[in-house]
Amino acid sequence: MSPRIGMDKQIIVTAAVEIADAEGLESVTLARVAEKLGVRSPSLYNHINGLQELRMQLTLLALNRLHAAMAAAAEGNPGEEALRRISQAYVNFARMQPGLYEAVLRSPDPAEDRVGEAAGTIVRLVQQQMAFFGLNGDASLHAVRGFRSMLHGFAELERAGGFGLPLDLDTTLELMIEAFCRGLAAYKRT
Amino acid sequence: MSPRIGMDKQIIVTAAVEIADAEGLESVTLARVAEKLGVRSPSLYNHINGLQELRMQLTLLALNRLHAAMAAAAEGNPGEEALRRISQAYVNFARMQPGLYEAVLRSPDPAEDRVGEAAGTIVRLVQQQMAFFGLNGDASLHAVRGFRSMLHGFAELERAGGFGLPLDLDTTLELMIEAFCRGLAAYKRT
DNA sequence: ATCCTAAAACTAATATCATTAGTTTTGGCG
DNA sequence: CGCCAAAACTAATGATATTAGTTTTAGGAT
Repeated sequence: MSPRIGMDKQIIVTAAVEIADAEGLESVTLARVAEKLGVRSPSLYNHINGLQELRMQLTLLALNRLHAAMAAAAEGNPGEEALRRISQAYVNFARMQPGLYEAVLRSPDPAEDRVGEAAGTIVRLVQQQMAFFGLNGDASLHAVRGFRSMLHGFAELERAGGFGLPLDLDTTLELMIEAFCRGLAAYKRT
Repeated sequence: MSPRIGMDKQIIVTAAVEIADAEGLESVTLARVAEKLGVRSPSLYNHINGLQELRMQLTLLALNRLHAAMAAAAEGNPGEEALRRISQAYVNFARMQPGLYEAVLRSPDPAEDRVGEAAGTIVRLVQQQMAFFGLNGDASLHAVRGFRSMLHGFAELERAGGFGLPLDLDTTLELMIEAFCRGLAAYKRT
């Protein structure tokens, strides 16, 4: 029932992640993955339904790992310290796995349920932290959106080489987080 | 000296922008542009040096138009009001020209001089505004980076459908800008 | 032990790209 | 009116994804 074992969807996705992190998400092609695994590209179709599904798997994996990293960082640190650690975890993830991070916002179909669910767990994680700042309901959702915008923008600009000048990036991040936390009071009116 | 006039680099780039905005940056292929212009794709090589150069032109055009929109918004409105208007102009640009906006951070070579120059004009524009908040030198650069991160993250999340829930996006943006302005004081220590 | 079968690999083929080489067309200038 | 260079074209090559159809093989059944 299982000729030539060893190959399955997970192994394919793992190879794709390695290629993405080493060469960029654009370099993740079925041909490249097949080469890395020592098979011909049509063989991959026995385990995964084409490039679209592979890219969807990358997005879901990215969201899950990102959530795990953020959740671990939030553990036992309420309030501003949690936001600092979550931010650090977020940016570290993007730095350590730049190709996988790219996949976060580049799924073949952003409207798919599985993507929304995975993203939702991240939103709720951050939303819980906002409660420590006295934000609830719509206000906390707006705050989460602001927080995500800030972190994603920073991560993406850093990844894409958008910060040209030789000025310490960690300092930029720390100051941005501090400014955001100070400004959080602005959301209370909502 | 000019058989079959009418075609030149600018016309090609314009067609590419229309395709990008209507179908996404990924749909900008030489084949698609040639089809839109009613020629065969090799003909484009008489005017532009391949897909790479076309994509570079898109990035440069995007940066220039973005800068123009931001500069117009800053006109005659110093301080926080300027930041609000600049933010609005930035996000509007990304909304009106989503495909072109995508090109801002997806040049074939982010390290190229022309990209750095175009991005630099935007940085300096925002940096001037930071002076009204009493920020100079490194502090103002960190602040500009934070501002860009915020705006790019918001624009990108909105474009890619990253904001799932049905909660007003303009409100999210307004609150985020207000929070950032309030938090700007945090940069003064630097 | 051998056989059978279904999974998993393969080859072959089609279609879409980018790109290069070489050919043809054409419009303005002498 | 013909020349010629620019700009279009066709043809060809080499990636890529994907489908169809064939071969291989591992492990359970006999």
